[in-house]
Amino acid sequence: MSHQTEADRVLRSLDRTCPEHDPDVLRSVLDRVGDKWSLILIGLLEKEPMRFTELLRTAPGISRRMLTLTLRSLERDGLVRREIYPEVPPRVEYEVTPFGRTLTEPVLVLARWAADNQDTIRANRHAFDVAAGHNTDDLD
Amino acid sequence: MSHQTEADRVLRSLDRTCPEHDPDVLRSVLDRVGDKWSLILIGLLEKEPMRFTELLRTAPGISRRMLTLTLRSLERDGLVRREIYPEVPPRVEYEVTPFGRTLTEPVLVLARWAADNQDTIRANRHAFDVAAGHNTDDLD
DNA sequence: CGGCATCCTGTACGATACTG
DNA sequence: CAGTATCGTACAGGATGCCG
Repeated sequence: MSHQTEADRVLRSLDRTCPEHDPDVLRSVLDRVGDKWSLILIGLLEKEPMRFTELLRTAPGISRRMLTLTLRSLERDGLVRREIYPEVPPRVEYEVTPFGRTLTEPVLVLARWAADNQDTIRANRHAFDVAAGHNTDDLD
Repeated sequence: MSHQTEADRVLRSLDRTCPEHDPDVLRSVLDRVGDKWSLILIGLLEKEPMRFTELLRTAPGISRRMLTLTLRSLERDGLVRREIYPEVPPRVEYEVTPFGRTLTEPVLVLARWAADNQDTIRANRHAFDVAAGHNTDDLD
């Protein structure tokens, strides 16, 4: 019987060699896109290039500071490109790079899951909260 | 010319009705899976049910506190189920629910992207840092 | 063993004022 | 317009101890 467990252990360690099950790889992508604004900005820019202030207005609630920081880090990773037009009122446009666009599909898959299941999650949470909250006054 | 822009504006607002481009929906899924441990735990549990201490050992670097909190919130959302075996040494097992398994595919898509592109990102970062760091002493 | 309560730190993020 | 610099806060998350 414990041989069974032993076999499982081997199988699992093999499985671990598959990159998409490697916790570290998973962490790295989450560190990249798991922050508050990166995916929002990519989502907006994926449709069309936009200027700094335009993004500031379009992204609901972002601060100038976070817009700057997030754009810089996206640019650093090569997901977004910064285009400077040396005009009298300075103009800067941001656009998603081809590499950045490769991120779009995976993100859309996740977003679609979210869209499809947000109701279920809300219901589950409510049920859980009810069950936990008042096992004090619902009997009889 | 500005008519073109006007048309774009309309198209964009239509696009906005598509749930996977709605920033709010995007945020909700990130709030759910964007934290440090949720996807790791689901990844582990998706292979086989595990006990609390087992998870503590298997997930690299998680603290008891975060394991408890993360498992609770996953349970609350119906992604993970908690099974209690009333034995002499208390035993509790966690398993991914069918609903939780629907998350697996989207996550794997993202994980695969991460695995495929981590080298590119590393290279991009390095290039960016070099370019930014020393435009001080590399001319001539 | 499983897990909550407490304390503490790092940091992500926002608000605001200033610059080119 | 497109940022940078500075400050303050809220919260994620780690360490630890106690308890059933």
